[in-house]
Amino acid sequence: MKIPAIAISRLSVYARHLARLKGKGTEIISSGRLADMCGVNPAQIRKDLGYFGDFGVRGVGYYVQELLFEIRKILGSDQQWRLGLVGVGNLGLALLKHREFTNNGYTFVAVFDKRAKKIGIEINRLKVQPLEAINYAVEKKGMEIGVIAVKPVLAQEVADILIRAGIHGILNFSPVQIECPMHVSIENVDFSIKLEKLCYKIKSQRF
Amino acid sequence: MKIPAIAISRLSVYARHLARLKGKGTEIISSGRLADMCGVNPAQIRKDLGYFGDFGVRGVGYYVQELLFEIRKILGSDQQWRLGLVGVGNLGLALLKHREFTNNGYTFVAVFDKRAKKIGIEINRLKVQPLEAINYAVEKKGMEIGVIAVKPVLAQEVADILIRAGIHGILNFSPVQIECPMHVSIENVDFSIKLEKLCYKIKSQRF
DNA sequence: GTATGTGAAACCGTTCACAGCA
DNA sequence: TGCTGTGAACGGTTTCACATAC
Repeated sequence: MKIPAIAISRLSVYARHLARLKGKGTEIISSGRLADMCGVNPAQIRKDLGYFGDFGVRGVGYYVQELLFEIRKILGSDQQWRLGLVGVGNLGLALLKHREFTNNGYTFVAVFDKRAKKIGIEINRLKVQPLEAINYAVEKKGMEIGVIAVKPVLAQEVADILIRAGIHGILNFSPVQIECPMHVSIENVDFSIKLEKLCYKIKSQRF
Repeated sequence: MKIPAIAISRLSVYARHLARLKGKGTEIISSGRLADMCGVNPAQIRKDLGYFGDFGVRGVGYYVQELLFEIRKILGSDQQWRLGLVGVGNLGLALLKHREFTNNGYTFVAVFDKRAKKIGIEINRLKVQPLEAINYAVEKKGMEIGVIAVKPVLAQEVADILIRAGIHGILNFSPVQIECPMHVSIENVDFSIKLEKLCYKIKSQRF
Protein backbone atom coordinates (compact mmCIF):
# COMPACT_ATOMS: atom_id res chain seq x y z
CA MET A 1 0.00 0.00 0.00
CA LYS A 2 1.11 3.55 -0.74
CA ILE A 3 1.50 5.48 2.52
CA PRO A 4 1.55 9.29 2.20
CA ALA A 5 4.67 10.80 3.75
CA ILE A 6 2.58 13.32 5.64
CA ALA A 7 0.78 10.49 7.45
CA ILE A 8 4.09 9.67 9.13
CA SER A 9 4.44 13.20 10.47
CA ARG A 10 0.93 12.93 11.86
CA LEU A 11 1.78 9.67 13.61
CA SER A 12 4.47 11.61 15.51
CA VAL A 13 1.86 14.08 16.62
CA TYR A 14 -0.52 11.33 17.70
CA ALA A 15 2.28 9.70 19.68
CA ARG A 16 3.00 12.94 21.47
CA HIS A 17 -0.59 13.32 22.60
CA LEU A 18 -0.87 9.65 23.53
CA ALA A 19 2.23 9.99 25.69
CA ARG A 20 0.56 12.88 27.49
CA LEU A 21 -2.65 10.89 27.94
CA LYS A 22 -0.68 7.94 29.27
CA GLY A 23 1.01 10.24 31.76
CA LYS A 24 -2.40 11.46 32.92
CA GLY A 25 -3.55 7.88 33.39
CA THR A 26 -6.09 7.85 30.55
CA GLU A 27 -6.51 4.27 29.36
CA ILE A 28 -8.83 4.53 26.38
CA ILE A 29 -9.24 7.16 23.69
CA SER A 30 -11.53 7.41 20.65
CA SER A 31 -10.40 8.68 17.26
CA GLY A 32 -12.83 11.55 17.77
CA ARG A 33 -11.28 12.79 21.01
CA LEU A 34 -7.73 12.28 19.80
CA ALA A 35 -8.60 14.10 16.58
CA ASP A 36 -9.80 17.11 18.56
CA MET A 37 -6.52 17.25 20.45
CA CYS A 38 -4.44 16.98 17.29
CA GLY A 39 -6.61 19.28 15.21
CA VAL A 40 -7.41 16.73 12.50
CA ASN A 41 -10.39 14.79 11.22
CA PRO A 42 -11.25 11.53 13.08
CA ALA A 43 -11.31 9.57 9.81
CA GLN A 44 -7.81 10.85 9.13
CA ILE A 45 -6.53 9.17 12.27
CA ARG A 46 -8.32 5.91 11.52
CA LYS A 47 -6.99 5.93 7.95
CA ASP A 48 -3.45 6.71 9.07
CA LEU A 49 -3.50 3.87 11.57
CA GLY A 50 -5.23 1.62 9.07
CA TYR A 51 -2.13 1.71 6.86
CA PHE A 52 -0.28 -0.26 9.50
CA GLY A 53 -2.84 -2.51 11.15
CA ASP A 54 -6.03 -2.78 13.18
CA PHE A 55 -5.17 -1.25 16.53
CA GLY A 56 -8.62 -0.27 17.79
CA VAL A 57 -11.63 -2.01 19.24
CA ARG A 58 -14.98 -1.29 17.59
CA GLY A 59 -17.48 0.32 19.86
CA VAL A 60 -14.71 1.13 22.36
CA GLY A 61 -11.77 3.04 20.94
CA TYR A 62 -8.00 2.62 21.25
CA TYR A 63 -6.08 1.51 24.31
CA VAL A 64 -3.72 4.45 24.88
CA GLN A 65 -0.70 2.49 26.04
CA GLU A 66 -1.02 -0.16 23.36
CA LEU A 67 -1.51 2.35 20.56
CA LEU A 68 1.45 4.41 21.72
CA PHE A 69 3.56 1.26 21.73
CA GLU A 70 2.47 0.37 18.19
CA ILE A 71 3.09 3.85 16.79
CA ARG A 72 6.54 3.93 18.38
CA LYS A 73 7.26 0.60 16.74
CA ILE A 74 6.10 1.92 13.37
CA LEU A 75 8.18 5.08 13.61
CA GLY A 76 11.18 3.28 15.05
CA SER A 77 11.19 5.48 18.13
CA ASP A 78 11.20 2.30 20.21
CA GLN A 79 14.81 1.70 19.24
CA GLN A 80 18.05 3.53 19.93
CA TRP A 81 19.41 5.68 17.08
CA ARG A 82 23.04 6.77 16.90
CA LEU A 83 23.58 10.29 15.60
CA GLY A 84 26.66 12.17 14.52
CA LEU A 85 26.73 15.94 14.53
CA VAL A 86 28.69 17.86 11.92
CA GLY A 87 29.28 21.50 12.73
CA VAL A 88 29.66 22.76 16.28
CA GLY A 89 28.53 26.33 15.72
CA ASN A 90 25.75 27.82 17.83
CA LEU A 91 23.09 25.70 16.19
CA GLY A 92 25.10 22.49 16.44
CA LEU A 93 25.69 23.03 20.14
CA ALA A 94 22.01 23.77 20.67
CA LEU A 95 21.06 20.50 18.97
CA LEU A 96 23.62 18.54 20.98
CA LYS A 97 22.05 19.74 24.20
CA HIS A 98 18.48 19.62 22.98
CA ARG A 99 16.17 17.62 25.25
CA GLU A 100 13.95 16.38 22.46
CA PHE A 101 16.92 14.57 20.98
CA THR A 102 18.68 13.26 24.04
CA ASN A 103 15.53 12.19 25.93
CA ASN A 104 13.90 10.17 23.19
CA GLY A 105 16.04 7.28 22.03
CA TYR A 106 18.63 9.35 20.21
CA THR A 107 22.28 9.43 21.20
CA PHE A 108 25.04 11.54 19.74
CA VAL A 109 28.01 9.19 19.35
CA ALA A 110 30.39 11.62 17.64
CA VAL A 111 30.86 15.28 16.82
CA PHE A 112 32.77 16.76 13.88
CA ASP A 113 33.90 20.10 12.56
CA LYS A 114 36.04 21.21 9.64
CA ARG A 115 37.66 24.12 11.49
CA ALA A 116 41.03 23.23 13.05
CA LYS A 117 40.42 25.48 16.05
CA LYS A 118 37.36 23.43 17.02
CA ILE A 119 39.10 20.04 16.96
CA GLY A 120 39.65 18.52 20.38
CA ILE A 121 37.15 20.67 22.24
CA GLU A 122 35.09 18.47 24.52
CA ILE A 123 31.29 18.85 24.58
CA ASN A 124 28.98 16.51 26.46
CA ARG A 125 31.87 14.05 26.92
CA LEU A 126 32.51 13.98 23.16
CA LYS A 127 35.70 15.35 21.60
CA VAL A 128 35.22 17.33 18.39
CA GLN A 129 36.89 15.44 15.55
CA PRO A 130 37.94 16.36 12.00
CA LEU A 131 35.75 15.32 9.06
CA GLU A 132 38.22 12.54 8.25
CA ALA A 133 37.03 10.71 11.35
CA ILE A 134 33.51 10.31 9.98
CA ASN A 135 34.37 7.02 8.26
CA TYR A 136 35.54 5.44 11.48
CA ALA A 137 32.46 6.59 13.38
CA VAL A 138 30.11 5.06 10.83
CA GLU A 139 31.98 1.77 10.61
CA LYS A 140 33.06 1.26 14.20
CA LYS A 141 30.60 3.22 16.32
CA GLY A 142 27.52 2.38 14.25
CA MET A 143 26.70 6.00 13.52
CA GLU A 144 23.52 5.83 11.41
CA ILE A 145 22.33 9.40 11.07
CA GLY A 146 24.33 12.49 10.22
CA VAL A 147 23.06 15.84 11.46
CA ILE A 148 24.35 18.64 9.24
CA ALA A 149 24.64 22.00 10.98
CA VAL A 150 27.40 23.63 8.96
CA LYS A 151 27.43 26.74 6.77
CA PRO A 152 25.55 26.38 3.48
CA VAL A 153 28.73 26.31 1.37
CA LEU A 154 30.00 23.25 3.23
CA ALA A 155 26.75 21.30 3.40
CA GLN A 156 27.13 19.30 0.17
CA GLU A 157 30.77 18.48 0.89
CA VAL A 158 29.84 17.18 4.33
CA ALA A 159 26.91 15.22 2.90
CA ASP A 160 29.21 13.58 0.35
CA ILE A 161 31.59 12.47 3.08
CA LEU A 162 28.73 11.08 5.16
CA ILE A 163 27.27 9.26 2.16
CA ARG A 164 30.63 7.77 1.13
CA ALA A 165 31.11 6.61 4.72
CA GLY A 166 27.85 4.66 4.47
CA ILE A 167 25.49 6.78 6.53
CA HIS A 168 21.81 5.72 6.45
CA GLY A 169 20.12 9.07 6.88
CA ILE A 170 20.79 12.80 6.98
CA LEU A 171 19.02 15.49 8.99
CA ASN A 172 19.97 18.70 7.25
CA PHE A 173 19.68 22.09 8.95
CA SER A 174 21.48 23.93 6.16
CA PRO A 175 19.35 25.93 3.72
CA VAL A 176 20.47 24.03 0.61
CA GLN A 177 19.09 21.18 -1.47
CA ILE A 178 21.43 18.27 -0.90
CA GLU A 179 22.18 15.82 -3.71
CA CYS A 180 21.77 12.39 -2.30
CA PRO A 181 21.56 8.85 -3.73
CA MET A 182 18.21 7.16 -3.31
CA HIS A 183 19.35 4.65 -0.72
CA VAL A 184 20.20 7.47 1.71
CA SER A 185 17.19 9.07 3.40
CA ILE A 186 17.15 12.80 3.99
CA GLU A 187 15.02 15.29 5.87
CA ASN A 188 15.47 19.03 5.78
CA VAL A 189 14.78 21.49 8.57
CA ASP A 190 14.69 24.86 6.92
CA PHE A 191 14.06 27.87 9.16
CA SER A 192 14.30 30.45 6.40
CA ILE A 193 11.58 28.87 4.32
CA LYS A 194 9.30 28.75 7.34
CA LEU A 195 10.03 32.35 8.20
CA GLU A 196 9.41 33.52 4.63
CA LYS A 197 6.14 31.59 4.57
CA LEU A 198 5.17 33.24 7.84
CA CYS A 199 5.89 36.71 6.46
CA TYR A 200 3.83 35.94 3.38
CA LYS A 201 0.91 34.85 5.56
CA ILE A 202 1.14 38.00 7.66
CA LYS A 203 1.22 40.15 4.53
CA SER A 204 -1.80 38.33 3.08
CA GLN A 205 -3.79 38.74 6.31
CA ARG A 206 -3.39 42.49 6.06
CA PHE A 207 -5.05 42.40 2.55
CA MET B 1 -7.64 32.62 -6.74
CA LYS B 2 -6.84 29.87 -4.24
CA ILE B 3 -3.06 29.60 -3.79
CA PRO B 4 -1.76 26.37 -2.23
CA ALA B 5 0.36 27.01 0.86
CA ILE B 6 3.07 24.71 -0.44
CA ALA B 7 3.49 26.90 -3.50
CA ILE B 8 4.78 29.62 -1.17
CA SER B 9 7.48 27.34 0.22
CA ARG B 10 8.53 26.56 -3.33
CA LEU B 11 8.78 30.27 -4.15
CA SER B 12 11.38 30.52 -1.37
CA VAL B 13 13.36 27.76 -3.01
CA TYR B 14 13.13 29.39 -6.42
CA ALA B 15 14.31 32.67 -4.92
CA ARG B 16 17.34 30.99 -3.40
CA HIS B 17 18.43 29.51 -6.72
CA LEU B 18 17.72 32.74 -8.55
CA ALA B 19 19.91 34.61 -6.07
CA ARG B 20 22.72 32.16 -6.82
CA LEU B 21 22.21 32.55 -10.56
CA LYS B 22 22.23 36.33 -10.21
CA GLY B 23 25.50 36.06 -8.31
CA LYS B 24 26.97 34.01 -11.13
CA GLY B 25 25.89 36.64 -13.64
CA THR B 26 23.22 34.52 -15.37
CA GLU B 27 20.65 36.87 -16.89
CA ILE B 28 17.99 34.55 -18.28
CA ILE B 29 16.62 31.22 -17.07
CA SER B 30 13.92 28.91 -18.43
CA SER B 31 11.40 27.12 -16.24
CA GLY B 32 12.99 23.86 -17.40
CA ARG B 33 16.49 24.71 -16.21
CA LEU B 34 15.27 26.24 -12.95
CA ALA B 35 13.07 23.19 -12.38
CA ASP B 36 16.10 20.90 -12.70
CA MET B 37 17.96 22.92 -10.06
CA CYS B 38 15.03 22.89 -7.67
CA GLY B 39 14.04 19.31 -8.31
CA VAL B 40 10.50 20.07 -9.46
CA ASN B 41 8.45 19.91 -12.66
CA PRO B 42 8.76 22.89 -15.06
CA ALA B 43 4.98 23.27 -15.22
CA GLN B 44 4.96 23.49 -11.44
CA ILE B 45 7.14 26.58 -11.57
CA ARG B 46 5.06 28.20 -14.28
CA LYS B 47 1.84 27.46 -12.36
CA ASP B 48 3.28 28.78 -9.09
CA LEU B 49 4.38 32.00 -10.76
CA GLY B 50 1.11 32.18 -12.66
CA TYR B 51 -0.78 32.66 -9.40
CA PHE B 52 0.86 36.07 -9.04
CA GLY B 53 1.36 37.38 -12.55
CA ASP B 54 3.03 36.95 -15.93
CA PHE B 55 6.73 37.30 -15.24
CA GLY B 56 8.19 35.46 -18.23
CA VAL B 57 8.72 36.11 -21.91
CA ARG B 58 7.44 33.44 -24.32
CA GLY B 59 10.14 31.87 -26.41
CA VAL B 60 12.79 33.35 -24.10
CA GLY B 61 12.34 32.51 -20.40
CA TYR B 62 12.56 34.61 -17.24
CA TYR B 63 14.93 37.47 -16.53
CA VAL B 64 16.71 36.28 -13.39
CA GLN B 65 17.04 39.63 -11.67
CA GLU B 66 13.49 40.70 -12.44
CA LEU B 67 11.97 37.38 -11.35
CA LEU B 68 13.95 37.41 -8.11
CA PHE B 69 12.71 40.92 -7.42
CA GLU B 70 9.11 39.88 -8.04
CA ILE B 71 9.30 36.78 -5.85
CA ARG B 72 10.86 38.79 -3.03
CA LYS B 73 8.01 41.24 -3.33
CA ILE B 74 5.47 38.42 -3.20
CA LEU B 75 7.05 36.81 -0.14
CA GLY B 76 7.69 40.10 1.59
CA SER B 77 11.41 39.44 1.81
CA ASP B 78 11.97 42.82 0.21
CA GLN B 79 10.92 44.50 3.43
CA GLN B 80 12.38 44.65 6.93
CA TRP B 81 10.74 42.41 9.54
CA ARG B 82 11.11 42.99 13.28
CA LEU B 83 11.44 39.84 15.37
CA GLY B 84 11.35 39.23 19.09
CA LEU B 85 12.95 36.15 20.59
CA VAL B 86 11.43 34.46 23.63
CA GLY B 87 13.74 32.00 25.38
CA VAL B 88 17.50 32.46 25.49
CA GLY B 89 18.47 28.82 25.93
CA ASN B 90 20.94 27.19 23.57
CA LEU B 91 18.49 27.18 20.69
CA GLY B 92 17.41 30.77 21.24
CA LEU B 93 21.00 31.98 21.24
CA ALA B 94 21.71 29.99 18.08
CA LEU B 95 18.76 31.63 16.33
CA LEU B 96 19.81 35.07 17.50
CA LYS B 97 23.19 34.64 15.87
CA HIS B 98 21.95 32.75 12.84
CA ARG B 99 23.11 34.28 9.56
CA GLU B 100 20.01 33.28 7.62
CA PHE B 101 17.98 35.49 9.93
CA THR B 102 20.25 38.46 10.37
CA ASN B 103 21.41 38.68 6.74
CA ASN B 104 18.03 38.59 5.07
CA GLY B 105 15.84 41.46 6.12
CA TYR B 106 15.11 40.21 9.62
CA THR B 107 16.12 42.08 12.75
CA PHE B 108 15.75 40.99 16.34
CA VAL B 109 14.49 44.05 18.19
CA ALA B 110 14.03 42.44 21.61
CA VAL B 111 14.84 39.31 23.60
CA PHE B 112 12.85 37.84 26.48
CA ASP B 113 13.11 35.07 29.04
CA LYS B 114 10.98 34.01 31.98
CA ARG B 115 13.93 33.01 34.19
CA ALA B 116 15.05 35.75 36.57
CA LYS B 117 18.70 34.76 36.28
CA LYS B 118 18.64 35.51 32.53
CA ILE B 119 17.19 39.01 32.82
CA GLY B 120 19.65 41.78 32.05
CA ILE B 121 22.18 39.63 30.23
CA GLU B 122 23.29 41.40 27.07
CA ILE B 123 23.39 39.49 23.77
CA ASN B 124 24.05 41.13 20.42
CA ARG B 125 23.50 44.55 22.02
CA LEU B 126 20.07 43.47 23.33
CA LYS B 127 19.32 43.13 27.03
CA VAL B 128 17.25 40.10 27.99
CA GLN B 129 13.91 41.32 29.35
CA PRO B 130 11.12 39.70 31.37
CA LEU B 131 7.96 38.52 29.58
CA GLU B 132 6.12 41.57 30.95
CA ALA B 133 8.13 43.71 28.54
CA ILE B 134 6.62 42.01 25.48
CA ASN B 135 3.70 44.45 25.36
CA TYR B 136 5.98 47.43 25.16
CA ALA B 137 8.11 45.87 22.44
CA VAL B 138 5.09 45.17 20.24
CA GLU B 139 3.55 48.60 20.74
CA LYS B 140 6.61 50.82 20.80
CA LYS B 141 9.31 48.94 18.88
CA GLY B 142 6.98 47.54 16.21
CA MET B 143 7.83 43.94 16.98
CA GLU B 144 5.76 41.94 14.47
CA ILE B 145 6.93 38.35 14.82
CA GLY B 146 7.52 36.35 17.98
CA VAL B 147 10.03 33.52 17.86
CA ILE B 148 9.24 30.93 20.54
CA ALA B 149 12.25 28.95 21.73
CA VAL B 150 11.17 28.06 25.25
CA LYS B 151 10.53 24.70 26.88
CA PRO B 152 7.34 22.95 25.73
CA VAL B 153 5.47 23.58 29.01
CA LEU B 154 5.89 27.34 28.61
CA ALA B 155 5.13 27.62 24.90
CA GLN B 156 1.38 28.20 25.14
CA GLU B 157 1.77 30.73 27.97
CA VAL B 158 4.31 32.67 25.93
CA ALA B 159 2.12 32.48 22.83
CA ASP B 160 -0.83 33.87 24.80
CA ILE B 161 1.24 36.83 25.97
CA LEU B 162 2.46 37.51 22.44
CA ILE B 163 -1.06 37.28 21.04
CA ARG B 164 -2.52 39.56 23.71
CA ALA B 165 0.23 42.06 22.97
CA GLY B 166 -0.90 42.16 19.34
CA ILE B 167 1.81 40.17 17.58
CA HIS B 168 1.19 39.44 13.88
CA GLY B 169 2.94 36.10 13.56
CA ILE B 170 4.64 33.37 15.55
CA LEU B 171 7.54 31.14 14.56
CA ASN B 172 7.35 28.26 17.01
CA PHE B 173 10.32 25.99 17.69
CA SER B 174 8.62 24.22 20.58
CA PRO B 175 7.22 20.73 19.92
CA VAL B 176 3.64 21.61 20.83
CA GLN B 177 0.49 22.58 18.94
CA ILE B 178 -0.17 26.19 19.83
CA GLU B 179 -3.74 27.48 20.11
CA CYS B 180 -3.92 30.67 18.16
CA PRO B 181 -6.72 32.96 16.92
CA MET B 182 -7.13 33.05 13.16
CA HIS B 183 -5.84 36.59 12.73
CA VAL B 184 -2.42 35.54 14.05
CA SER B 185 -0.28 33.57 11.61
CA ILE B 186 1.83 30.70 12.88
CA GLU B 187 4.54 28.43 11.51
CA ASN B 188 6.05 25.51 13.38
CA VAL B 189 9.60 24.24 13.11
CA ASP B 190 9.58 20.81 14.67
CA PHE B 191 12.89 18.92 14.78
CA SER B 192 11.52 15.85 16.53
CA ILE B 193 8.89 15.19 13.88
CA LYS B 194 11.51 15.48 11.16
CA LEU B 195 13.86 13.15 12.98
CA GLU B 196 11.13 10.57 13.58
CA LYS B 197 10.16 10.76 9.92
CA LEU B 198 13.79 10.22 8.97
CA CYS B 199 14.05 7.16 11.20
CA TYR B 200 10.89 5.74 9.65
CA LYS B 201 12.31 6.26 6.17
CA ILE B 202 15.56 4.54 7.12
CA LYS B 203 13.66 1.62 8.61
CA SER B 204 11.49 1.31 5.49
CA GLN B 205 14.53 1.36 3.19
CA ARG B 206 15.93 -1.66 4.97
CA PHE B 207 12.69 -3.61 4.15
C1' DG C 1 11.92 27.50 -33.45
C1' DT C 2 11.41 28.14 -28.50
C1' DA C 3 9.50 28.71 -23.99
C1' DT C 4 5.58 30.69 -21.46
C1' DG C 5 0.73 30.56 -19.74
C1' DT C 6 -3.14 27.69 -18.93
C1' DG C 7 -7.30 24.67 -19.53
C1' DA C 8 -7.93 19.67 -19.08
C1' DA C 9 -6.55 15.26 -17.31
C1' DA C 10 -4.35 12.52 -14.01
C1' DC C 11 -3.07 11.82 -9.58
C1' DC C 12 -3.12 11.88 -4.64
C1' DG C 13 -4.86 12.78 -0.08
C1' DT C 14 -8.94 13.83 2.77
C1' DT C 15 -13.51 13.29 4.21
C1' DC C 16 -17.88 11.00 4.09
C1' DA C 17 -20.88 7.48 5.16
C1' DC C 18 -21.88 3.15 6.40
C1' DA C 19 -20.96 -1.87 7.06
C1' DG C 20 -18.98 -4.64 10.60
C1' DC C 21 -18.11 -5.83 15.12
C1' DA C 22 -17.69 -5.43 20.39
C1' DT D 1 -25.60 1.34 21.05
C1' DG D 2 -20.96 3.10 19.93
C1' DC D 3 -16.77 3.35 17.56
C1' DT D 4 -13.62 1.27 14.30
C1' DG D 5 -12.24 0.07 9.55
C1' DT D 6 -12.80 1.13 4.76
C1' DG D 7 -14.74 1.67 -0.10
C1' DA D 8 -16.48 5.55 -2.50
C1' DA D 9 -16.94 10.46 -3.24
C1' DC D 10 -14.80 14.64 -3.02
C1' DG D 11 -11.45 18.28 -3.32
C1' DG D 12 -7.06 19.93 -4.21
C1' DT D 13 -2.43 19.68 -6.41
C1' DT D 14 0.50 18.17 -10.07
C1' DT D 15 1.40 17.12 -14.66
C1' DC D 16 0.29 17.08 -19.48
C1' DA D 17 -0.35 19.13 -23.77
C1' DC D 18 -1.06 22.74 -26.67
C1' DA D 19 -2.42 27.46 -28.01
C1' DT D 20 -0.04 31.72 -27.74
C1' DA D 21 3.50 34.99 -28.12
C1' DC D 22 8.33 36.35 -28.94
